[in-house]
Amino acid sequence: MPNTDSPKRKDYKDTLNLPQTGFQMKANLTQREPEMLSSWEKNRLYEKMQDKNRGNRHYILHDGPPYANGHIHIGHALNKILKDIIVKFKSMQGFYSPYVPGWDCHGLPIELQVDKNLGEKKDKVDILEKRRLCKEYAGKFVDIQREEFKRLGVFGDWGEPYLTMAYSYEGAIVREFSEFVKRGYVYKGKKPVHWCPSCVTALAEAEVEYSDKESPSVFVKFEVKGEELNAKMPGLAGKKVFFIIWTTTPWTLPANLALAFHSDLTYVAVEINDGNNPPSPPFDKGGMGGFSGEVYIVAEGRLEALKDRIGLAGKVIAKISGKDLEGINANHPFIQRKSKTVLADFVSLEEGTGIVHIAPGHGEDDYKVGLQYGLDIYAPVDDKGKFTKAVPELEGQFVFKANAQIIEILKSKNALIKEEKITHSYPHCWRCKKPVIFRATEQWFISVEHNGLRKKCLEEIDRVNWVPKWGRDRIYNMVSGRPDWCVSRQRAWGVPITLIRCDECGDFVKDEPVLNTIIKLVEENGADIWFGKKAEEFLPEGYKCKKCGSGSFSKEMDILDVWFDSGVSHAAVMEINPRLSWPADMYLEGSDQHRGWFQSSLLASVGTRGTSPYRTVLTHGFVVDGSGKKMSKSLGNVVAPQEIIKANGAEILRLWVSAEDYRDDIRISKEIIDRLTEAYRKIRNTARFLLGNLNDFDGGDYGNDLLEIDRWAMSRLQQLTKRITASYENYAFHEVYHLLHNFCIVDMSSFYLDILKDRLYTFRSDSKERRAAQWVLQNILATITKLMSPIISFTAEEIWGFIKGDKEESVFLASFPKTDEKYLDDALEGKWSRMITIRNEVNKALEIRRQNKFIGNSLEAKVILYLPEQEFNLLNEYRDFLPSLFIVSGAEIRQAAGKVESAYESEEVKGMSVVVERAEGGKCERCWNWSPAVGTFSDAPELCRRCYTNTK
RNA sequence: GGGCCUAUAGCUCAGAUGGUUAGAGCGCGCGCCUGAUAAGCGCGAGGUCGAUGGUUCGAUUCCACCUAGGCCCA
Repeated sequence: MPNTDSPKRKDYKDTLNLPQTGFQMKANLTQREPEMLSSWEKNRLYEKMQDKNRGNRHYILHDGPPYANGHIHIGHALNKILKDIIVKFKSMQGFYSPYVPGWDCHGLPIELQVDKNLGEKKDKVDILEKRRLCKEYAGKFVDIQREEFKRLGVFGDWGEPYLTMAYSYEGAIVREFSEFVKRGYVYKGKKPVHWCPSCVTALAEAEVEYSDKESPSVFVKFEVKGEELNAKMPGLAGKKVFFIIWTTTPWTLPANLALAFHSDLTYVAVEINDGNNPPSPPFDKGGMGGFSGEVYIVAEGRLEALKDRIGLAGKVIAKISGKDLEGINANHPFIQRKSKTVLADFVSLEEGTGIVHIAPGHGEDDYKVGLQYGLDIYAPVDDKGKFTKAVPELEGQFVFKANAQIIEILKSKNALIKEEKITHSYPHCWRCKKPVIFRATEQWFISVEHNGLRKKCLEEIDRVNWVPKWGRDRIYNMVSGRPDWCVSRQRAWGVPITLIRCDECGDFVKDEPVLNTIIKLVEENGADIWFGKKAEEFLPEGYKCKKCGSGSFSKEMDILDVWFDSGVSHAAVMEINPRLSWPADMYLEGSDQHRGWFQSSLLASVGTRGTSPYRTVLTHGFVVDGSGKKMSKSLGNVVAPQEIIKANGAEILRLWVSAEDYRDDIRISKEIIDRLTEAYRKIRNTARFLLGNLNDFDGGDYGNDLLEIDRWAMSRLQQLTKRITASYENYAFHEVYHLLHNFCIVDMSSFYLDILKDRLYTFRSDSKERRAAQWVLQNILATITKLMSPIISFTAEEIWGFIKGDKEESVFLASFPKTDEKYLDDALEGKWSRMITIRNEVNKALEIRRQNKFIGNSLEAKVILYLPEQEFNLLNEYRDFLPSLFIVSGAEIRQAAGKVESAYESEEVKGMSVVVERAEGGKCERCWNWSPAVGTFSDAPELCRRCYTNTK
């Protein structure tokens, strides 16, 4: 045996063609990524990608604007990376696919933050100054987020994004709103909002905080004529019948216009008959069943609870289904007015009587029911929370104080069954900490019924491609049931509702020339101009109201809902920006946007253009923690993208985005990131091995010199290309990830490349066989680099830089690979798949002998395969190749004929068995194969015949 | 409470118009190699397919209900 320590050994190593590359095994992403980013920027790569495809078919992915407040979180990263993957893929396919990112800049959260920063001064600064501060604040976060997005490797027009606070954009908002006005969609109506009577202002949900409050809790009788009910509930004629309701806001009773029932509940009429204890008026405060002889209607399911609560006791004399109670008139307990009976889904058996008092001007549910039944949105309460003259007996009283008097009135009318106090969670104003009320105020609306808008939207929804499919059902149901769009906000930071009102008759100026003048002024000067000029300055000299002839006007001072801002981006950006076109091929946002941007954009576009602004809408789920729980500060399970970038690099984040099936919620955890980091290394190392073995490739075309295994590899590569392309096209990026990863591991690393090492290392460097292998490797490398580039862009570009020969300056300027049908060979793959099965069985046999210490390296072995006819015939074609296939020094095949002594019997291949022996001869010091020829060459006794020839 | 959705090995994903021992890769365990070396190769162990009912000769796959979770409403 040759001495392994002899200097000869080293000499022979030098005669091998071992891999060599400057492409580092260690990715060092956190350092390399920023370098790559600046090199891309310096070389104007994004611009070159646009230039390359200009004039080609467009593929426009229109960016939904994130809110310009705070740093980006993991959900932003997910969203932007998904978009980037699509844009890069489409660009490499030759589509002209510019990506213009945007930001949503107006709105309450920014204004609140600015108020907070102003502290005491917030009520003193004038509106223009506050708007300036808001603009500055939003601008700051646009810059911060822009850098954070760029850091993810997302390509786009970062230097020219769209901002909803830009003059041109603000002008577009006004133009689009005016368009709605011109087309008659816009009306002024009433809607209840949170209102602070102390601060005299409307509050947004974000400005309301909940804390405990003590309120009266009253059970109230609404009389209904027995005759009204007799047809449905026989036996009630001639009796005194009442619906019983429960409320904790007696002050809303003057605004009661209806009583709501649930259509699926059963209601009972209870005749109070404990004549022994007739609770005599005046009212018994301790709680009582009621007045003997009277009949009370409540939900059957509340009967037991009400027995305890108000001592309701008596005989059930009739039953009725809630749905049959619709459309009856009850009497208001103390106002000369009818209260209609209606049906509503929110009625429940959790509290009260199963009958709900409805005041459409004082509650959200009440309001919706009111709209549905055409009730007045009635709220006889002023800005300061005092009753107006519409309720003469309470005029001027503050609502919470009026509770007591209302209770007295109820008592005096015999309309009260029970009164007590309860403590419950109630909304309070975050500024003054006092309880707020719900009060209908004048608001601007866009009608969804006008011009058949809702119907058209529903039709458009069916023309859009929703990915995943269920997105269609989700938005369809929402649009079907949504109320008119309330577009006004009583705030400072936003685009004003640029309408001018006649002081005399209250009519609004809708003259097109006037509207157009305003649009132009805003386009040129921004929305601030509305606040800096008087109403008259927007009107022609001597303008008179078209309706009443008055010459005195005021500006509307509400601002527009920010959803209107972003909803018109199709007009403000896609239509106007010369880089883009309309409609968009894709909108891509989280699933919450079915209610948000997808819907506001649809309404905004269908209302004025008649069609949807998008062809395909793709939604992704939300990022949750490793156990599927949502992230929250209180749970402490928030994962910040910045931290992953710092620890692992943006590339790992990108790989994570691709690996997860975003149609569901997507999880992130340390383990998930660890697994992906491993996967990343595998892909990287595969590329590194390919690069190392291509180090001396001459770039020639050796396509005609391929061995069969090389053709197999080429076929697998086409298969991979085909499948990955299909997966990208179906937006199934997790399939791309799995296909790529599996290809690297299964087809390449553990099979093809492992087998190829012998040829690459030991053959003459310029031999046809070795060059053929290199030619295949070159193909594989270039192809997989392009295939991976939309996802792991940094690494793909880094690999690209090491690839030799004629090539584009960036992988992103290369074309996405196309399947080369010439190399697709299903028959060949089928054959090789059977050979791989046999190889796996040989591996099992070798492993047994390895565990016994009979062999170590498989080259120490010779295998003898006993095979059934089919397998024998198959392998017989490859006799000389078998040692390479199994990576052993010798392989024989024989026809199976019964049991073979001391052989491994395959379960997988029936009738196959394998005998493992020591290889014959000695170990060649150069190629490590064992051969009887070793020792036969006097001038090189350490070598086998092949190495002897190859080194001559 | 309502609308939409999800639930397959520790992790990420496949899968079956309902039909033999439910797959892959990673991770894990055991080993080999030391010429992809903070790499590479081999073998192995891991799953009552969320729970319960129903339809069926047969369900993880279809239906119902439940549980857990997510988004949007209330």
